[in-house]
Amino acid sequence: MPRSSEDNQRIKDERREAILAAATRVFARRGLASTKIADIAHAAGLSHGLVYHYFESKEAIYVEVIRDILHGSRSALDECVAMEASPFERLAAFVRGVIARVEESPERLLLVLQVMVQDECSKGACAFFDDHAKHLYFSVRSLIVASREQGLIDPEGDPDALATALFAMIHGIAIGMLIDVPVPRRTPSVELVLRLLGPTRSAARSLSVVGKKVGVAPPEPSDARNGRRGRTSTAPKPRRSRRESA
Amino acid sequence: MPRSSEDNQRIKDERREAILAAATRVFARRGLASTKIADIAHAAGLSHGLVYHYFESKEAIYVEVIRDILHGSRSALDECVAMEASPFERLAAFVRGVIARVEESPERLLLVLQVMVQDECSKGACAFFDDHAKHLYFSVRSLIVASREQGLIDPEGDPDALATALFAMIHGIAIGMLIDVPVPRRTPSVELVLRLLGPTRSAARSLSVVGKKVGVAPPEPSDARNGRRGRTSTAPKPRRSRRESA
DNA sequence: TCGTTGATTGACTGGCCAGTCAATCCTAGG
DNA sequence: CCTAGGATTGACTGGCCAGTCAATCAACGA
Repeated sequence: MPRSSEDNQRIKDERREAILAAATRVFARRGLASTKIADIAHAAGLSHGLVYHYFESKEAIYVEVIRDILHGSRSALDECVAMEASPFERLAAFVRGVIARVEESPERLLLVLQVMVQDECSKGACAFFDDHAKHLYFSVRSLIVASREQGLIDPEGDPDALATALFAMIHGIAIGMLIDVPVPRRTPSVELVLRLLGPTRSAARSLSVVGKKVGVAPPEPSDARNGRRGRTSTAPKPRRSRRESA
Repeated sequence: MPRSSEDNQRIKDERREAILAAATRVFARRGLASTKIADIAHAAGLSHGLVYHYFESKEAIYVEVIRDILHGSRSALDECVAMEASPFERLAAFVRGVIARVEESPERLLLVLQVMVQDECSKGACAFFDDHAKHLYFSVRSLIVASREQGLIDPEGDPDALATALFAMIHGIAIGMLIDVPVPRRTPSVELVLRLLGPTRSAARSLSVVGKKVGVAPPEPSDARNGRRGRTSTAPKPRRSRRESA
């Protein structure tokens, strides 16, 4: 066979990545329907015909993009949940991580929101979508419950209302980042977001102490107060992490 | 001329309204591009050809829908701003009103968000869009500043960060309402949303006292603590309120 | 140098959909 | 009952775009 054959593969992978990255940007802004294959091809720097050398169809790209995003965010969440720290601190780490990732590329979350809002989940995507959403929701919810049990946050708040509010806030932040209107924007800080939960003074203070970055969880496992946390869902195959998708 | 001629006009108006209402629902879910005229026609209960009897084009419907939504929300905001109450209470009234309207029809806000996210503001819509966004933003911001000056909220918070956070929260709530995933959802209460601003205990308490509904401002003017409050913005023309759009 | 084989291009096709329009259906007024 | 004129329909057209494919390019091994 011609071509160096093994870095041939590498080139092919890079092309795929480039197409997926370009597609993420374009899909997030324009949605599936009004994104033309030619737009993606142009953004990725190749001719539209070539796109079909790498992907089955426009929908296939869409699904793969979404799947990568979901996989990435699930990993990040799981990392936070497994941290050695109080539930409130773990929540904080989660929020901090999400905001960091959203700042890096708000398109990813926006794309997910778009899919969630459409009535007909784009075919295949649907299958793992609900599953992912439940995992995310219940992980956060149980951190909230645990925080409350340990007196780290306002004992009055309903966990579902708090979780809903927290996600709403995060989603809103992502949208705000992509909105282009001539008003001063300042991305809300983690502390501000966590005000929603009504943290006690000491819990709030603890934030400045614990790991500043997602994923810098202290070394050891098994945390005494680590309540219910069994992943309810099918395992995500440990696919290579597309781009910086985590 | 045949037809009773004057309720002929009424029928025509009703049809228009019906089309606009149907279009709002469909556009919000699917976006401009993947909404077919036939979808709107079907949702409004008429044939697709007839839609063109009432509107120039699909884009014309889109623009009119958006304009009505913006007009409605501006009126509602201006009502709150003009209330006789402390700035914090007026903010609360605004938030309460928005949540009420979003609960009634989340599609409206979602549609606005969609437009804001798209790079190319849909032609004509663009003209009044930025203007509206600025009006909304700066009205809320000045209520925040006034609240701070009067010691009703945390004096530390940056007004831009707080305003950004408040809008993010509201946007997120609207999205949450349209998302259909199998997790328990509880719409966050006004009090929860306002936690973001860090209200003083007394300010928070004042919420249960003042007008529960947007626009039911207490009768009389001039309130001792009613500091600076000049409306910064252009007057809203009192156009007929398309549907329940306010 | 040539042959092989995958990468790449862009003209082309088929289907879908916005928008048109001739034909038909009402309803009121005469 | 008849007529006028707007309301309504749906077959039709033109354009756009997803997806195909024959032709060309390029690089490696022999």
